[in-house]
Amino acid sequence: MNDSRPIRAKSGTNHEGTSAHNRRVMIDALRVNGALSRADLARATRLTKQTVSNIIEELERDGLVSSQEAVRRGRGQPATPYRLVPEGAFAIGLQIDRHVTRAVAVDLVGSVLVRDEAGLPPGGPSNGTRVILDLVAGVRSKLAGIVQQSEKRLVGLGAAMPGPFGVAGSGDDPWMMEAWQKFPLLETLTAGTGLDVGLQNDAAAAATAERMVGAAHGLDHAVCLFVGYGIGAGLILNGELYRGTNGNAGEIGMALLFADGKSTPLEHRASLASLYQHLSVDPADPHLHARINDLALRGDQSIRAWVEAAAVDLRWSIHLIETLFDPQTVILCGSAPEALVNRLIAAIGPLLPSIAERRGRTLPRLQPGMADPWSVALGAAAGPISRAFDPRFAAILKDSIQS
Amino acid sequence: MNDSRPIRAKSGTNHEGTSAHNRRVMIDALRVNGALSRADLARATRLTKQTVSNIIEELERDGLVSSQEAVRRGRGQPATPYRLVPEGAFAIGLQIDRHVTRAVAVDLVGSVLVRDEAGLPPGGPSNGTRVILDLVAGVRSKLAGIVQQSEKRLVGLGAAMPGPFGVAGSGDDPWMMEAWQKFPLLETLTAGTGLDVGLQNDAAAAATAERMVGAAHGLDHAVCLFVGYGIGAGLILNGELYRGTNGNAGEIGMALLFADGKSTPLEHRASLASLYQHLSVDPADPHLHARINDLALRGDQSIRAWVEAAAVDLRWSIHLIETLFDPQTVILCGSAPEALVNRLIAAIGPLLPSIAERRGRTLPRLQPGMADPWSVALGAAAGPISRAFDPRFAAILKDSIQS
DNA sequence: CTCATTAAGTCAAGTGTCTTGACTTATTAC
DNA sequence: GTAATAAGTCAAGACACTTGACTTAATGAG
Repeated sequence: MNDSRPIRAKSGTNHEGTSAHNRRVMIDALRVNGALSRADLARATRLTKQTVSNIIEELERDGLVSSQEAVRRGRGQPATPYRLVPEGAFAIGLQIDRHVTRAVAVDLVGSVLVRDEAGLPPGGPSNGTRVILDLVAGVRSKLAGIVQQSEKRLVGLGAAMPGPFGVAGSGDDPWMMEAWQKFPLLETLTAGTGLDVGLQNDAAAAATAERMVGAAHGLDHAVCLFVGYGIGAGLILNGELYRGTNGNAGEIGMALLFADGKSTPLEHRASLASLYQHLSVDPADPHLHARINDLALRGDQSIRAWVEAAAVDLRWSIHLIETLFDPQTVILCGSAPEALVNRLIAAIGPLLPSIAERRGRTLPRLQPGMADPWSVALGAAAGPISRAFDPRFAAILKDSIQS
Repeated sequence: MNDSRPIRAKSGTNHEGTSAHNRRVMIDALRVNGALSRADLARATRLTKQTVSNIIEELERDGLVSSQEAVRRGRGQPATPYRLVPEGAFAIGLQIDRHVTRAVAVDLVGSVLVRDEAGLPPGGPSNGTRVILDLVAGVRSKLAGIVQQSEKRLVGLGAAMPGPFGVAGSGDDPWMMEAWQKFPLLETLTAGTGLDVGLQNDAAAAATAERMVGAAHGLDHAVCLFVGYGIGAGLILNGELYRGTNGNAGEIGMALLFADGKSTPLEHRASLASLYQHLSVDPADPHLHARINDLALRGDQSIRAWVEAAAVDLRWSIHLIETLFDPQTVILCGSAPEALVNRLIAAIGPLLPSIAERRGRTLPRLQPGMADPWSVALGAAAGPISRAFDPRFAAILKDSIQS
């Protein structure tokens, strides 16, 4: 018997946990399958027709689902399909990048309703906090101008920025990302907005976005390889984003490659940072994105050389991800110019042989994801939506059932 | 509305799911904390005293927990602690290795009660199935001779063998492991024993063992790096073994290393197979384990050379695991001779800098695990125990609540 | 020594959520 | 036209957790 040592145990559950889970399962089923009748839902979730009816009625009252016109499907009474109501909930997503910050407002089904961005002044959090809070406030009020009652249906604010979190940095940090990573961002945003705030790294945000509206939609095991200024992996395992002990799972950019007798982090070889260095350009140039897209389109020789080299490392990364995570698919996404991503994908194939090569595959081993500068902000916003509405273990437990 | 396309949805839950979860939570709390009173359990699980009382009463009736003598802890009525009853449940674990098969019977708390092994004749499953079924039957009847009613309390048979599963092999396969991996082992064992059968790879089994009785006890995020004939990683993520889409997650042995301009699987450089090749010994020699232990103890030069080289690759592997999974700790275990493991651990340190280096760590980044030839069989047996008694998401859902 | 205080645990009634089985409604197939 | 089929509702029932008062048994202050 231990006297003073804290007792560690998982939380129990009760009726409310059951109910909360079943509500989430309904919403998830509608999200994945589009529109379903109560009878469809009952069969799919293994609940009774009556239970489904009660829950759907409640969700309809809450404005989260609505009925469509009845459809005849052979004998029997026609079915009344229900679908998610996009305006049923909203979330704000915030991306904090090196020299820019972006915010979006998205709805329950992941449509971006408002987007706005602002330059981040040098100096890290001390100068940037004001800009960010203003940006968020602006997006929020624009959302309120578009839809009624948006504030009441706002489930939270999701923030995304490059990881890793809580780790001493490498030193070369012209954009003060390290300062941001150590800054009490959650507390500041919570205090400044009054919203429920979540934080994830940009690769995780990209994965969350892909799961809500992209190539990972409806998948339970998928990994997003995110090529941005750095490189990271967003992990969808068992249908949930996996964060690890300290929210740093998937930081593949710090994986070490051995070449020429010394070890180099993947990040130094396959990332936009490495491209900028290869091209000797100024990463702070606001037109860089467009210029690189142009160069990639034109088949610039210097870009081609970098693409060839990076493709070797990305091919290895994909093989490693397949080997360690055994996902249904790997998604290549990033905040890179689209033409560059296309060249990369072309250069990566064919993939290395791996355990992912098996008979009966239906999904490609590698799929392109969103290559949109706004996808990280979208994923950041998808975080709160997912936390509020997706079925997950933690949502059943007693200590997580909130109003 | 989709007409014929199958509807994908997660399963709902009901009272039985709630109850099943709460029972598991109690058992888990007792397993992690040793012995707890009802009031302790109520506080830890956030359930009411009454609910805990009811569940404990039921578990006591089922023979899974029992009360100990009341202890006085200051004012108030003395608390009556409850503990797990080891004889409350049993499981059989089966390890299928290249030239040997081992079986154990373990109880609810992971004590090995019976162990037995047999040589596996060449020829793969066609010749080996009989041997395995006889071995299991023998262990089962010995267990029945030691404890009363063991058959009624047998929750299942767990099998473990080298992975990966369902993948075309490399070709050089003198022990027909590939034939085993393709063989319908689950069906054969189910038919031959009448038990509920599970299958995992040996690294996963080692991780399951470490979680039940070893260095990962009570941890929710841990990775076991398992060095055996091959090398693999067993992943404990969010308190559960992670299997991936096809049960092949963690097969780190197939990760590629680049050296001398060509790529080599980790397995070819840091595994007993590579040691055997380095020493030019016959892997089928039954005394090999003892001989290598001897050589390692004596500081044999050839062994030292291999250890030095393997340590470099293992150091890299640990760094990679920390980078991708962000675990609380990494556990080095394996079916290697103890003296060899000790030499390896000594040679691996100090670890490479990684995101795992952070202020406030309480656990070592690397811990030694069990280095016992029986640990894989133990972990195989721990699988069914865990499936039957540990809290997990799937156990709450309606389609998984069995008698 | 006495008694207020504290804490463990029980009792019995209450509540919330899912289940059951019969019933109604609406359509198709023969 | 009628039987078969399927969606969906109604009302009662079952199950498991919760509530609040109560009992039991110890400590510690006066």
